[in-house]
Amino acid sequence: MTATSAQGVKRRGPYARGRQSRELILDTALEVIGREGYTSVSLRHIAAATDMTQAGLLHHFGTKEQLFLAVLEARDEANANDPALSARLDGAPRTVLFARHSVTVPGLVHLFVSLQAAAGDPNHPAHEFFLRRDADVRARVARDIRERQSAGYFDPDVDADDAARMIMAVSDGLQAEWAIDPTIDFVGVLSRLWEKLSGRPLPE
Amino acid sequence: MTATSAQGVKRRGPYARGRQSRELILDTALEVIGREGYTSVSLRHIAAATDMTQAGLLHHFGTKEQLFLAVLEARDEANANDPALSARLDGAPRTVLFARHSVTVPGLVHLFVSLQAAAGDPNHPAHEFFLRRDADVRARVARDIRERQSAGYFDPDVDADDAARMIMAVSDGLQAEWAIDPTIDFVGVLSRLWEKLSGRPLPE
DNA sequence: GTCTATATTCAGATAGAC
DNA sequence: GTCTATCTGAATATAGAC
Repeated sequence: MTATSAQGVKRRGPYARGRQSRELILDTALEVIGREGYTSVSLRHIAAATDMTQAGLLHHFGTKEQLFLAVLEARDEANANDPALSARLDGAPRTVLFARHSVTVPGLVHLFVSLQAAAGDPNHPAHEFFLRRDADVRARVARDIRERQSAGYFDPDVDADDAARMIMAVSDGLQAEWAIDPTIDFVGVLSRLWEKLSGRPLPE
Repeated sequence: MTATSAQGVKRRGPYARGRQSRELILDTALEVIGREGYTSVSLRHIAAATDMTQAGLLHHFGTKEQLFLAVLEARDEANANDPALSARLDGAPRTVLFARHSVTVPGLVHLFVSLQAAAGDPNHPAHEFFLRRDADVRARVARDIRERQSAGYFDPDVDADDAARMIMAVSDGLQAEWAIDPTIDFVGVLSRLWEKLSGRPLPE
């Protein structure tokens, strides 16, 4: 049976297969990174794990770097639509939920940290991505803080933009450290910073 | 005239020249990284900038990764002995002084972030280095906080180890973000976190 | 301690058949 | 859309002369 869209338009031919391959490649790439580490991964390794060839991969993503970036983008998109990661004003913030989730996906933190480091080069395709992403995330965290301030769940005297910066920086830094030493309590430290800034205990 | 040690033992022959070369290589490597970015730097580029050959570089450092690591180690050592970076209990903490200094050295933050990301691979030579370094830095920051708590310059109710973790994480995260977007106020955010945790304003 | 020259390895990318 | 086959390039590392 072939997949059809909600409008009943047939989705086979080129597209059905292409999308399926793309997703398989992205998932496999992440898995291989988790197994071998970011730097030692080559297109050939990923190709082998997907039962495809290196040329086949590049057909979909153009370059290796764009492939890796696509993995991160796909993750962001999936997380944005994941109801398990949506936060309530009186509960743990999204950042904490997100952290709790990240550490369960092998390779994800490694990939994030490595791409973020590589993005320091203005010519790297991830450069623009991180510039935009950081601005987006920061704005969302700041907005969340303001909503909590209005609702009485966050110290109203704290500068929301400043606090958002700190939360983000701690999250980024802890990921780099956690990738080296997974015994670090990534989620715990992040939660305690949030409590310190908000002046309120977090539930759970 | 040849250099002699304090004991009058002659320091020429192999050593004088070797040390000089090592230092030149380390300085130049950092400079080239600042100019070209970490990933695009090869031994040949550094060799060209030092008026040596790639084989000459490897004679001193064995591998490229060990060379890069040596740059960081040399920096740490130089900073440890730099009186301009020694903090007073009633002044800005070492972490802030260090941050203020780091952003003035082109390439240093790039190198740090890149090596830290690569250290996520347990086989990378920087892996052990960062494990040890993080423990050392954390212990030192925690000790500094305790001293300030005793002297009345830091909220005595704050857990010093926990606060040290947060300071370090913010510093690491901000460096990664600053490498991508140097308009970020690295020093400012770090200082404000310190003020928030200590419950006291920082001078200057 | 430094060089020249070379070995080795391996990567990403491309052309064209199926 | 995927494969086979190949190109091209670059990098690290090594051997051995000076």
